[in-house]
Amino acid sequence: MALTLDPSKDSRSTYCRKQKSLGLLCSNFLSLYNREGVETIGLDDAARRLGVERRRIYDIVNVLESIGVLARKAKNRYSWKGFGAIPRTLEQLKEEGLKDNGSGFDGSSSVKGSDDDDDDRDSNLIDSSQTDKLNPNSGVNSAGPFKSENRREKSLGLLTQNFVKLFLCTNVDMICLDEAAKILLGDGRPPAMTRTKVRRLYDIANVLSSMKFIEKTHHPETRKPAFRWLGLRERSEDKSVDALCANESKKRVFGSDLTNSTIKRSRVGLPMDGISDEATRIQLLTEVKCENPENDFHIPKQEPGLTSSKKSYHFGPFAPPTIPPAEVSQSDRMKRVHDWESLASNYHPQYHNQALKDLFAHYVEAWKSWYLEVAGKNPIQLIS
DNA sequence: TTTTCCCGCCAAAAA
DNA sequence: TTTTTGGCGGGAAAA
Repeated sequence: MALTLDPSKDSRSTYCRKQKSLGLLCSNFLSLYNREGVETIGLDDAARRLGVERRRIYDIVNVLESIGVLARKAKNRYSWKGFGAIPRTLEQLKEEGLKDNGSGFDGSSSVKGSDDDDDDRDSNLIDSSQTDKLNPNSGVNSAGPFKSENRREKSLGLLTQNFVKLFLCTNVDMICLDEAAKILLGDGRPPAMTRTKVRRLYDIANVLSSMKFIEKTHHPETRKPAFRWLGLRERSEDKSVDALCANESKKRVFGSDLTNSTIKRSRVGLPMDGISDEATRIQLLTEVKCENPENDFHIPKQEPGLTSSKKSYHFGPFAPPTIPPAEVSQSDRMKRVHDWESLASNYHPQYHNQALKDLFAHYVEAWKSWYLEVAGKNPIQLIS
């Protein structure tokens, strides 16, 4: 069946970088697990469902953890803390950032976050006590002048926290990654090092953007691309997702929703990759176990002391709270074709058969974009 | 061209 | 040892 959906160029499955982006993956991850009841998340499972390699999961999981959304439980296992944990984490980061500000931002605070009271038995917590710099010399002593800092100090998670602190603890609310990298690193660092750091910051920025914590813009004067802090959003009404997420790439290829399609960078898709996709999608929402009754969009209970009055926070465009209650039967095949973004604006909480309604809405959207592509590139008027 | 940033090698940390 | 984590930077897509 032909039906290739390529924008230009010849046929074959087109490799589209955007479909493999960390940001999209993050959105998918969130929409997959941000539903009532999710309690633990298995990395293998997540990777399989999202159709990506495990390495990618580590990337987003690490930044999510640094924000407080997740917490490592054990090997291969994370527990879902929910968005309600974010405000607290941010407060914590802010405090910490202000405290040891000193001269230079350099990160070396080691928030570790987690913490929190509660639970858990075990009590082990990886943690690496503070600097273990004073180790017992030991054999080879190797010669590294200053051996790079510990591995942990270069972790994505820590970088994320420091990056966020940059916004929380200073008055700048817009910086370009290049600049951020320089601040977060020491002073004169070899350009190569900065480049690497910038790469990492891009990764982080992508996931934070997908959650709408930051937004990409351009510096007023300079044309330089930069990121602006948006922080927690407040919604006066609970109209759920709305205009706020109307921008972004409006187009999403039909059928490539929850699973980041599996197509190698510049190679033509293998003949057998059809399976993986399909198989994965079907089981997309299956595991999700429930038990923890409280983790939703609203901040559970807040400590008096936080600024601003919160009614109901709104986090990003992912996971429209529209997902029909847990059943998983034949309607799950419909879920996979949700167009999360356009769905938001079409949502009217009136019908029982929401899924059906959404499905229709999605098809209409999909048809429009297909038509657009086949019939030539003309701006289409959304006749709605 | 420059900016973005995905991919996956391979080493450190765990089991 | 094997397996899990996750720095890291090449180099290609996107702007």
